[in-house]
Amino acid sequence: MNCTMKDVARVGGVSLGTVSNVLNGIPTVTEKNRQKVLAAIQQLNFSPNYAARTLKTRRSRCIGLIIPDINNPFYSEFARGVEDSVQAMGYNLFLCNSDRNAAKEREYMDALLERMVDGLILFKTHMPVEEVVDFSSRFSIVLVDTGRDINIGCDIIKVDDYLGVQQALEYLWNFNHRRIAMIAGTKDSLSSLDRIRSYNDFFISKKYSLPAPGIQHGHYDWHSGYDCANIILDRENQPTAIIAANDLMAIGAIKAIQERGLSVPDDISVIGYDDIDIASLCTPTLTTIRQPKYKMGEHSVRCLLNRIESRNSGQDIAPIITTLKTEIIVRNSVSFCETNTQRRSV
Amino acid sequence: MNCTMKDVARVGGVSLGTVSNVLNGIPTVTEKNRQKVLAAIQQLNFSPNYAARTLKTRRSRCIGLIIPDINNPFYSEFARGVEDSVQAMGYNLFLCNSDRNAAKEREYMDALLERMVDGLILFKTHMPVEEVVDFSSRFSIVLVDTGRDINIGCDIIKVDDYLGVQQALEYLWNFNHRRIAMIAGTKDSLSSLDRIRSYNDFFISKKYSLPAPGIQHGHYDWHSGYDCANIILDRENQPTAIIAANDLMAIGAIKAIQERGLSVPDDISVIGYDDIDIASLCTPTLTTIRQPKYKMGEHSVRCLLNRIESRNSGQDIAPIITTLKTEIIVRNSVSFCETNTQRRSV
DNA sequence: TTGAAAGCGATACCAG
DNA sequence: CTGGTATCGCTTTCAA
Repeated sequence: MNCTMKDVARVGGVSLGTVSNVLNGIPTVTEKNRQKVLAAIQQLNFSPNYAARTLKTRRSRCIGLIIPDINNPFYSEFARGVEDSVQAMGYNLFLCNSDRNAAKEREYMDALLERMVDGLILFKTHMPVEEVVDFSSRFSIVLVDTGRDINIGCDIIKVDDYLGVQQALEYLWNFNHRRIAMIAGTKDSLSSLDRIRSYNDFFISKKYSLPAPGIQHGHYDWHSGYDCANIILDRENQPTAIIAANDLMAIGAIKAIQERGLSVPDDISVIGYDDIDIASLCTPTLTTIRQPKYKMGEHSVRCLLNRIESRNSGQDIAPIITTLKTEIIVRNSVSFCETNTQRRSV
Repeated sequence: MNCTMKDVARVGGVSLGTVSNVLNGIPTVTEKNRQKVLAAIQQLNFSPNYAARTLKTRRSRCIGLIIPDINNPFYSEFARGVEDSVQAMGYNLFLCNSDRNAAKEREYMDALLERMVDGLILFKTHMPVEEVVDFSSRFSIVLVDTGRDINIGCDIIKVDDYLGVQQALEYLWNFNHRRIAMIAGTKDSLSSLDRIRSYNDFFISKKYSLPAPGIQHGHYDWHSGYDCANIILDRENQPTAIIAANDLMAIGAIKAIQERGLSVPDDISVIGYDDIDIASLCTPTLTTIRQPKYKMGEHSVRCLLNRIESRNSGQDIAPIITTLKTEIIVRNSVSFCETNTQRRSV
């Protein structure tokens, strides 16, 4: 039960060092002694004390995860990917919700430091760059969707938002949509700016003047999607399609459209972003741009453990920036637009 | 930076013991020495090493949370309640996903034990009772929604499922519904059995023979809600209302109903259970029985920390069983039933 | 190959 | 009230 390696050594009739060697798989132990140790461990139901091990080795086999909010389906799926990978590698995970709040982030970072976590996955940091740099000198950090274009020696993982918006617009374009409005994210976020740039570039590349309904900025919750859609729909020149920066806002937009007695997709098409679970449950089911949330989580862990590994063995590998691809998921919230031209078979 | 209390003692010109006393808020330190220590801490940017403290005190100020799946909105909201409370009390949280799998649960329990967590919140354990008892002798455990009626010295937190179903049925009854079908949970779960008992009791208390469409058992995901609804709708004697064991299955049922060209709530009313975020986003918005998920998380932490406290001070308080209340959230998936009798003003 | 002994960084006791 | 010291359980030299 509550016993130590010393007890194991005594019962097994070997020394403490030998027990340690067996536990750590060091091959210099004779088979006879191995067996003695294993038997003693079994008999005493021994399990090692991580605090002691951590104190000595300065490695805890724990990592920290800081995300804005675990109760947001986007982040919970990411977190699931992280946790599964971490677990598979024999690590454990500290969960921290930052609420997009720099002070809370800091507090967690300090706590994780004191707990000697081996590394940290930081999703959407809100701290000033210098501070992140400062922390990153003290433990390995992987930055996910940094929100700003920082390059500070940390590994960075992001999603190709430029591509995602191109995929959405190309799809709508092929369905004959031209007047396409956008409900974007907050202006301070890098991924949001990427998407807006992509939106503008698209129409330029099609040699088409920018659609009148234009861009509205929301806050990623469904209320703001609802509000933005209402502003857009109040304009004279109504869009035939709306593209939203996340699924929740897309669903809010659908609500706004339906409340006006219009139909999605018959009157107005809507396309979302993220592909959270709700997307296949709402009515109509939502055509959307999938972000590889779970895979992103797995990849973050892989990156982080590599970095920890390399840091431990002294050789510092160069920081890696990974950009993951999006994918369009076709469901029922987009249909052929008959307003602009003659109907075309699809 | 990377310095110890010894360094602080040296720089501050005091002894190690004094530094420790300051850090632990022991009031016997003179103000002059306090200041010296504080200044030294500041100057060195010292932060304590939790591994060492844990090793010595056998307390880590960490707790573990084992839930089936963080990516399920029901559990993620619960987890959010847990994490917020834990954080407020100066603890940190290990997140573990059991996937309703006893072997995984065990593995996590062992890991948490080695990490010397001060306690554990275990949501829906799938291990045999004796095993839980065994573990509970080694650290404080709070059991949430145990799934079986076990009484083993642990604190237990559950939701009054009997009440919840009564609330739903009473509401439907007042809207003139009589033929009410139920999509229940799996048969092995206690809360599921409670709900079925409540369903049966209700009709007995109303002196009404049990409705023909009866009960179907699902698996809590929306596909199984869809399948169960189809089985129910294929029967000769169609229900006028369906009550589901969670919101996801309710939404699946709504899909099945709509695919048959029927309307919710005009033709068939549906009522859910849980009140997850999606409930207010789907079409129609879902009338449902709210479980106080976040509050349950907070309460679990309060219970656990009390128990840890009492265990540390030697006095063992009796295990506490808390039953939280449900609440009906009225939205748009239920309407007055005109089939059975004359229309009645509501 | 194995065993003895020196820490890791804190806490807590006891003497002064 | 303070300072010295043993101790928590493990890893890691270093001799033997």
